[in-house]
Amino acid sequence: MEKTARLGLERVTRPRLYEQLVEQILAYIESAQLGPGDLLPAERDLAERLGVSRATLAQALVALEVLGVIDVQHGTGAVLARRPSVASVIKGLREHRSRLPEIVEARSTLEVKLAALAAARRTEDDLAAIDHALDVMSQEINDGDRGTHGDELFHQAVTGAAHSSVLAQLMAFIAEMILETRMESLGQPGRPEQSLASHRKIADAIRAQDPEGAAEAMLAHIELVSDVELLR
Amino acid sequence: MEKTARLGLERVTRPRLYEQLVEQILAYIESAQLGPGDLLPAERDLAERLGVSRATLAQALVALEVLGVIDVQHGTGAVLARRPSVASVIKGLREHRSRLPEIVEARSTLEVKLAALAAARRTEDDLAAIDHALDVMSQEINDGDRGTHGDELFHQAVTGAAHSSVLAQLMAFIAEMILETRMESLGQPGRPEQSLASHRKIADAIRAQDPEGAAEAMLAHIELVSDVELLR
DNA sequence: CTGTCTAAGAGGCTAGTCCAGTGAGCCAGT
DNA sequence: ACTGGCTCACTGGACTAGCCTCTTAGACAG
Repeated sequence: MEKTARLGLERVTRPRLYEQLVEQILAYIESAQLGPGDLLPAERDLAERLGVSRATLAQALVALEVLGVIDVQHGTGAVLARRPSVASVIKGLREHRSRLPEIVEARSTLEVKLAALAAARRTEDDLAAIDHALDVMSQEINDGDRGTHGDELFHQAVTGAAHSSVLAQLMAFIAEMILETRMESLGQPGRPEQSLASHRKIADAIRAQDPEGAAEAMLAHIELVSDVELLR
Repeated sequence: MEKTARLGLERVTRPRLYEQLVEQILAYIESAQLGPGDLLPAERDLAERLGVSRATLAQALVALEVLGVIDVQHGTGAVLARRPSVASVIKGLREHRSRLPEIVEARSTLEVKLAALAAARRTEDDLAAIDHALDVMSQEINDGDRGTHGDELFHQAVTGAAHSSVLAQLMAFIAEMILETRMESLGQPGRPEQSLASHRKIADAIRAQDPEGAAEAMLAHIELVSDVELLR
C-alpha cells in the first residue's frame, strides 16, 4: 500500500463531482460564447441545470475562483474574469495532452535557469536540502529502487534554492502537466546510478557557487534523461 | 461605475469565509508542525474547531486542493501535499503578487529560449510576422509614439515562431502577471530607437537561423530594457 | 497464521432554510 | 423635473441534518 502510494503519487480514486462541474462550466462558457465581464447563470439555476446541489456547485465555483476564471460577487453573481486565458490555457492543456517533447523542452529551459540561480543564491539550508535529497536517492537506489522519490526531492530542493517564486510557480505548472499527462516516468533514466552521478555534478556546481557549471550540468542531465526516454 | 470597476479591479466587498479559513488552516499547519503526508483533522472536527459548517469547510478544502496544498482522499482524510513550502509560496504571492525582478528574470529565461527555438524552427510565415511587427514598431516610433504595440507584436511573433505551445502558455502566464501587477510599462525602454535596433538584431539572427545569436541578442535586449527600467 | 467480515469513522453530496448584499423601480417630497 | 428614500425581487453566503460511499482496523473463523 505504501508502495502504490509512492509510485502512483495519486491514488486510483478521486472522481470528485466538483471537478467535473468545473469542466462542464468551462465548456458552457465556451459554448455560450461568454466573454470577460459576462455573468454566469444564477447558482440556483446552474445547480438545477447541472443536476447538483448548490453546496456542490459552490465548491466548483470556489475552484474556478481560485483558478482565476471567475470573480463571485455577493448579490450580483459570478462574473467572468478579465482574461479568460487561464480557462483556455487549462482547456488547451487537456486537449492535446501529449506533447512530450515540448514539455521536456520547457522543463529543460526552466531547470537550467533554476540551477544557475541556485548556484548564485543558495544558502546553507538550501545546500542541506539538496544533500538530503541525494542521500535519499542514494539510499533508494541501494535498496534496489529507482530513486524516484529522491529525484523529485532533488529537483524541488534546487527549485527552492533558486529563490524565485515566479519560476517556481512555472515549474509547478509544468509538474502539473507532467502528472496530468500521466508521464510520471518522465525524468527517470534507465540507469539510476548514472542519474545519481549527474545529480551530484549539479549539486557540486551549486555548492561551488558556479552558475555556468550548474547550468551545464543540469542541461547534460536533462538531455541524458530525455534521450533515454525518447528512444523508447 | 465603469471607472471604479476599472481602477479598483476588486470591489470593496468580498469578505468570504472560506478565504479566511484557508488562512487559518495554513496557519494551523504551520503551528502544528505538520509535514508532507500528515493528515488534517477530520472535517467534522475541524469544522467545529473553526466554528463553521462542514459545507463551508468543504469550500476551503477545495481551495486548498486547487492550490496544491492538500490532497483530499475519500475515506481517509485530507493529506498534506509533498511540500508544505507551497503554502508559504502561495502566501507570498498573495501579499505582493510577484516582484518585478523575479518576473523580469522569468521572462528573460523564457524569451531567450524562445528566440533560440524561433531561429531553429521559423517558417517564412513566421518571418513575415516578425517583419511586420518591426514595420509597425518603426512606423509608431516615426509618429512619435513609443512603439509599444509593435513591441508586443514582435514578442508575440517570436513566441509563435518558436512553435512550442507549452512555452507559449508559460509566456501567457507571465504576461498575465505583468498585467495584474500593473506593470504594463515593463519592457518599454527609454529610447525607442535603441530598442528597435536590438529587435532588428534578434530578427536578423532568427532569419539567419542562428539560435545562439538569437539567444544572445534577446538576452542583450532584455538586459537593456530591464536595466533602464530598474534604474528608476 | 491467514483470509474474511464487519463496524466505526472518514469524506461526498443533497435538500431545505435563513441571512445578507444588490439594484431596479416606485413614490413621495422638493 | 429632479432627488431621495423605500421596497422587493433578485443574487450569493452560510448553516443544518441526514444519508451515501469509501477506507481501514480489528474481530473472528478457518
